[in-house]
Amino acid sequence: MTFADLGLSDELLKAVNEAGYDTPTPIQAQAIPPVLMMKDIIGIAQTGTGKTASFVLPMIDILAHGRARALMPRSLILEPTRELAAQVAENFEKYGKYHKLNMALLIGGVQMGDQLKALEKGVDVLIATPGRLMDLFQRGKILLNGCSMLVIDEADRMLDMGFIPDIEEICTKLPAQRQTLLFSATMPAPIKKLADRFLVNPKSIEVARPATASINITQRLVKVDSRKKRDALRAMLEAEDVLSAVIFCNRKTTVRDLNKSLQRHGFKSGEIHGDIDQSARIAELERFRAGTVNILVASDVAARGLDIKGVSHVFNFDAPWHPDDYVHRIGRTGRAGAKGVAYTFVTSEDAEAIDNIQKLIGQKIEVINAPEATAPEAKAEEPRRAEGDRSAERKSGKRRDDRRREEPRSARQDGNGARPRRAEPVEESPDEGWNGPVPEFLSVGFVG
DNA sequence: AAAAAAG
Repeated sequence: MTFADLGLSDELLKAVNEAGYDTPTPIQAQAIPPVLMMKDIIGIAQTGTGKTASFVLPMIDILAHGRARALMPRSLILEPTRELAAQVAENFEKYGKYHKLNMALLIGGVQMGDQLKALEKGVDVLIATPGRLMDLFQRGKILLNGCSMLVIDEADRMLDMGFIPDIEEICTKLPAQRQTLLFSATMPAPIKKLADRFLVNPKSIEVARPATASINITQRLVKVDSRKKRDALRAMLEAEDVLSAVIFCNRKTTVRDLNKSLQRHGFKSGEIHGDIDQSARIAELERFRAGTVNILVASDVAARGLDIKGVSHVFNFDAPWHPDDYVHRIGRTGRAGAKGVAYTFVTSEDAEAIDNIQKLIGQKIEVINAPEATAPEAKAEEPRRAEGDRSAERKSGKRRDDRRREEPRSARQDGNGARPRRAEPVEESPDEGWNGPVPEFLSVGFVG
């Protein structure tokens, strides 16, 4: 099966090939032909399955003929977050380079000027987050009655964020004669209801969750004392070959503090969360993409959909409360066939969250000890140095080697001598199923 | 428990 078998135009195939793709993913293979036949679609798929291209590609061909009129977009794509919307826009640019389609990205946090100009010129594709779209609509800057194609992406995420009433209102502004595509990772009742109300004879397409399917991601739970998370993180960042890492925290304040701390210790890190203004968020992502910083400390704003190549590690500095978020977070690594590692720090308080995660992914995750927690003897022989010393050393680029030389090799008989501070497996690997007894370290807490 | 999205 190749893209050429799906009924796409030659111009589009050329753009797809130049982007380096020849084989469609399952969701693309299943969705593209019916979308080209103008059918409504319910796609049950996560990000990372190639979902975006499964609607972007056929949309480009469908929109190839016809012309946009001022204030009357011909198609609309709704995304839950600004970053996802921007990413879909990038996809349109990449795959639409041999088509002359006009596009507008309507997201909050940026000036309206350019968005208004684009709308007045007339756009074929409108990519929007609900807030800014409603705002502009109420100001009379958009007419939606020429919009014959609608994509509701990440519908379950929209639900979580309270966007469903907005989506319903937007749907009623669109012409009844239209094609509607709805994508969602899960199908909770309110999303089913939405689909029943606004889609006509939809074809359902379901593909496996990437986290259960992805054997590219090595997952580990890292047992750590809640007061020593930062030490453990730094030790692991140094012991591993961290090309680039995304570090997730549950709170914006934690993101800020951790980023500051990492920078103080000489790491090249940046941060992204909802309190960072939009232009800075974009700049931060760009710095990360470009490799100016190789560590991105993030809230769940970055958990879903962000497609950044070469992320070798994901660290859950805090175990996510919602198991779905776990799946999304770790999906930032191991993308496009690459290998990735996902470490999740667990403290005695995280027992329930971990239990839920293991239930969701249907597997147990191997538990390892945080490097600091397992090496009290090494710590005694290698007293901590002053903060000033450490950052000075790091700046001169010598610290890592010094570290290794100083580390007493005799204390490590695990065959892991080259990487003395790498986290090591817990001796007893608990065999109970995920619905069996809670592993001891999670239920009793541990000293440290 | 938090974060996100309109300003």
